[in-house]
Amino acid sequence: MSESIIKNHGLSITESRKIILAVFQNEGKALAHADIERKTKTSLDRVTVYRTLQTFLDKGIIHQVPTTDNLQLYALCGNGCGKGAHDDDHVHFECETCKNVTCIDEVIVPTVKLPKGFKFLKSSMVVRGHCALCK
Amino acid sequence: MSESIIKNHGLSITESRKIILAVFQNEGKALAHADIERKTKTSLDRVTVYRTLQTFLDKGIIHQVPTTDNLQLYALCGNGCGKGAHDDDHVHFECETCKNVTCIDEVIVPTVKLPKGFKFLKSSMVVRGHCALCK
DNA sequence: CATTTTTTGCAATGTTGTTGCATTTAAAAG
DNA sequence: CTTTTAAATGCAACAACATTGCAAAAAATG
Repeated sequence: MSESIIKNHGLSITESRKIILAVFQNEGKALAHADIERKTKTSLDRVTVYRTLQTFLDKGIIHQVPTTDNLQLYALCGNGCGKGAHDDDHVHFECETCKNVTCIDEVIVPTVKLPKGFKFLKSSMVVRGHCALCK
Repeated sequence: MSESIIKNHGLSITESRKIILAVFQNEGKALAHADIERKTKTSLDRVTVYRTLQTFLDKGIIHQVPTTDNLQLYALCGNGCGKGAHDDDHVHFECETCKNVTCIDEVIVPTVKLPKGFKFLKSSMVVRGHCALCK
């Protein structure tokens, strides 16, 4: 449940946080700040949304999602994410039809062999295509 | 030469375009709008930089470069890019030390097997690590 | 070189993100 | 349960980034 998620990550339970977390849970896809702002306009201030997203990021409740057009998106973390360190080495998927971006937790980003001189540390991957609903 | 690149992509040759193209050629790495603005402050208006980048994108002279922190970066296209369609299926590399982002044309983004229902079309990849100069 | 079309610079405006501070709300202590 | 302390929120001001319309300037065309 959403209260326990907040508490388990060392945060105090507030209305704003419960609302924003609920938005992520209901949507089930990656969201931009603007999406959340739209869905909470009546109840929350813009600034609160910015600060809450930052807090959730810091505590490992959400992670940043890479996109091909470099939008800033966020999605709920699976287990394995915690304070500071994120466990987001899964593939991210962008549907060309519905434009939704989702985490594909089951698929891990493959490593690649780099040319001489480059040292590999970490990689991220975005796949574009059609999702199950938009084929 | 830079004039022929501009012409070959169906654009008229102007001072601004030659200047901005030259910046990309001299730097040899991915650049943000702000980088270009800084290097052309005396000669070009901010707006011209925005518009020229957009034009170059449309015509396939530059492509957007994905980054892990979702900065908006652009880099020269290799051959194979043209109007609309980009041939940017190479890996992009971000050096954690010097922060430069470069195209690794030699390494193609691997395909991955997606869960049932997803249709794969295209993928992009960013690798972070240390470049040859910063090891 | 005169005409037409495109590009540029400037000013105004819009959008997005940040900061300081007073008020409110949640947590901790008694 | 009330008081005290600490944290979070909203508001206003601001700063950075990006877009648009339009007149002037520069390229392309014949």
